[in-house]
Amino acid sequence: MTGYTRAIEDYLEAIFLLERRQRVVRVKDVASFLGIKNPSVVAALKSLAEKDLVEHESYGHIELTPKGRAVGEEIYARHMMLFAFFHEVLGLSPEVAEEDACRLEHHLSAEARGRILQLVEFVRACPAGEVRFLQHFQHYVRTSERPAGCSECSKCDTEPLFIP
Amino acid sequence: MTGYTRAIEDYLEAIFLLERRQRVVRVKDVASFLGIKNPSVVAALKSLAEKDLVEHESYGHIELTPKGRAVGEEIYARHMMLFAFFHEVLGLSPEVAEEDACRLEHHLSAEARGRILQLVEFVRACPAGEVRFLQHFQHYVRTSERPAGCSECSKCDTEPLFIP
DNA sequence: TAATAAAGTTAGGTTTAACTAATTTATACA
DNA sequence: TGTATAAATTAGTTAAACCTAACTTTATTA
Repeated sequence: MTGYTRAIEDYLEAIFLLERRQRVVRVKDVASFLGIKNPSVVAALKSLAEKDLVEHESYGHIELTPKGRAVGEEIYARHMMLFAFFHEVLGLSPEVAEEDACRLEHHLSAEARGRILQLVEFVRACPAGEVRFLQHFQHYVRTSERPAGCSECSKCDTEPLFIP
Repeated sequence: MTGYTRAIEDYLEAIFLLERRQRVVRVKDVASFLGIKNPSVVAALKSLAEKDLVEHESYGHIELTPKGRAVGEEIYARHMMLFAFFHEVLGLSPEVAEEDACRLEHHLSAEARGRILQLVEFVRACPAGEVRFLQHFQHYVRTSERPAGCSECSKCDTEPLFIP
């Protein structure tokens, strides 16, 4: 939660991404990126400029202020983290992972973001334990069956799952 | 995605929950449950009735239609699943898990919901592999350090993480 | 340089979802 | 039974975000 609406976060993320892909950002770029029409972008830019998030002179190009860039970058970082979670941890296709990241990037608490980030980092770091975990989980996703040798497992009561 | 707006999903979930907690559901119950005012609920009920999701006669009680109940139940099921994920798997406090579940229940794709459900089921089923995983993950959450004996791990290239 | 095309803007409208203030209906009890 | 209170409703407002249609500015190029 940045304190801004979902739409504002989307505009700032879009401009942030466009700024690093091309020298200047124009109204039509933002419109086509977000799949909306030019007049909607123009109206939004007016409101974003009043909030000191972008600079935009009529018929000119669009630039993020430092404040706006910070928000855009933050949303994009959330997006990448969620994409990694959906794709690398849950094993969803890049297309689906992308869409879910796009929608969820606006709605997670700081605590949830922190934990998901740790989960991605932990899985990426790849210690002995969770390579096995991911392999077992993937097997379960594919077959709905637990891996061999599981039924005699007796470790279920070793530790409560809740972390205070 | 049920095809309804976030607000509609929230109304139906609220009425669904209230219906099973008390014999009759009234405007004020929905209003206080959702933290909004009576006139907002009255206006919403009109629109919900037009969509054949609730029945409501003036000054009377509120009932879900079968169609509305199906949606309300579906959203509540998503809520419980997400709560389990945030609380039991990620180890977030019940309060934070509740709030995140509340916001996210509207925004996940069917694919993501399916995978998260499988993850919760898999962790609950508790085969040998991921008890260790959860213990290791909790240790990592607490200390930012991988468990002992991890650095000589050589299993990282056993299998790609992406499931087609 | 003048005409045309592309991009941007303005004006005005729609939908969703909330609100307050004022009014009406239902209920409870003196 | 009549009146006070609680609940529900109506009317009117606001704000966010989008839209189309019409117009203006900028850029291209014949």
